[in-house]
Amino acid sequence: MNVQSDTRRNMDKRQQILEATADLIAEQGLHSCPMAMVAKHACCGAGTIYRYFETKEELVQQLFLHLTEVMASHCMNDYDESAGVKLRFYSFWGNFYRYMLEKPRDRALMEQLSASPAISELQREEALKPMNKALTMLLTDGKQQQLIKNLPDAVLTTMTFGSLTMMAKKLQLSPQMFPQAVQPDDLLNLCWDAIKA
Amino acid sequence: MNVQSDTRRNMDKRQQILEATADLIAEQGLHSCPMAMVAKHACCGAGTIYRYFETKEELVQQLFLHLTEVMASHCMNDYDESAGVKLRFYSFWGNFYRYMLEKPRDRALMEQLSASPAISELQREEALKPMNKALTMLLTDGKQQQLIKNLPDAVLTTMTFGSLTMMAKKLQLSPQMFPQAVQPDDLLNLCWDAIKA
DNA sequence: AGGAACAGAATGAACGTTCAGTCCGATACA
DNA sequence: TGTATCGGACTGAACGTTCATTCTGTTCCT
Repeated sequence: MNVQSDTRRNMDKRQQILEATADLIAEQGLHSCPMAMVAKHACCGAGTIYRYFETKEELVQQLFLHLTEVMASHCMNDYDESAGVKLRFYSFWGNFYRYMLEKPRDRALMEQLSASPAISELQREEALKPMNKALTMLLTDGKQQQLIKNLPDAVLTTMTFGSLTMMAKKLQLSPQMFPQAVQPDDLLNLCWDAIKA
Repeated sequence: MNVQSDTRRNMDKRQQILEATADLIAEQGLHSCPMAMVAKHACCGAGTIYRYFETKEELVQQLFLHLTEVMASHCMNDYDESAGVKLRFYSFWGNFYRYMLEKPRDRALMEQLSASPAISELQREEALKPMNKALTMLLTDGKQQQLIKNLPDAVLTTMTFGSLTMMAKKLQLSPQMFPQAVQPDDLLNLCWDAIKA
């Protein structure tokens, strides 16, 4: 058997372990996710996990990396770098918000991992760099065309990210707070009004 | 000795335990805060904690209640219910944001407890009701005067809360992301532009 | 057969909680 | 006043549990 299919086979089991960990952490948090239960959900023995990850900490870090990659790819779905500033803004953050809404597990997981000391702030920054690259171009264009407030990129991005993340969280955890349906476009308008010049 | 001073004596030690727990959770998270270390920081024996709190879970819940009370009182500092809509908005959220900035421990603590399964979503909602009451009045007035977008209160509040919270977090954890000073008023303007009609 | 992948019992560390004992101020009694 | 007794706040070693990790025997593939 060649190297590639060995890798693939390994990936499958590795992926199962990552998925199991993701489910458990998203549901109850890191501390309610013992390795024995990860093994059970991944349909393998506890020892097998250690063939793919050196420690639980590394498992969690790899999971975080995987998660940010998936998130970034969702955000960039159908993203047209040559489109207008406003359109790009709506596309990127619309993708982001829809992803958070449609994958409650990933949203909860992101929340748990964002507050976990198993992942350093440096790792978090590194993981988000790809996303930030697209955003930087978008914001630079916007400022040049005087469509967007002249504030640091990090401020504009952080505030938008924070508001949409919090909205998705509340919608999932306390839906009764929102008796009327909430239109995603209303939220994007709100974010755009916030940053527009 | 009368009842009141007995209560006070108890409060002091109880308070010490709450403070110690707050420090430890804010620094490293719930799971790095063993009762033995809480006891050490509170200068008491491990058993003593159980004279004031039935379980660790109850200790954490009481801490959360205490924290939300402190936060609410900061937000309502010098708050003039009869002032104009915009002024009230800036006053409330300015208070909130300054509190988050000036008390990094409380901000980190709020983040940890907001992601902890030790506290139910119901408890979280209950704790924030006092704050929401003032905000509801403010937003109702604003909508009547057509100063504020006609969206559900929960949406307007959640988005503002989310963006300011995330900003305070990033400023504390990744200050190098913000080489230039960030003016609180810029952030409040951004939030106001978001929700204004 | 031989070796890699695997499962799950075994191990030891860390934790929340308990409890037998200590300490100390208050009270009763002389 | 001086002494004995009490009660409850307090302590920290000990207990049982849970967990991450390791170890050992088994299975599967070539």
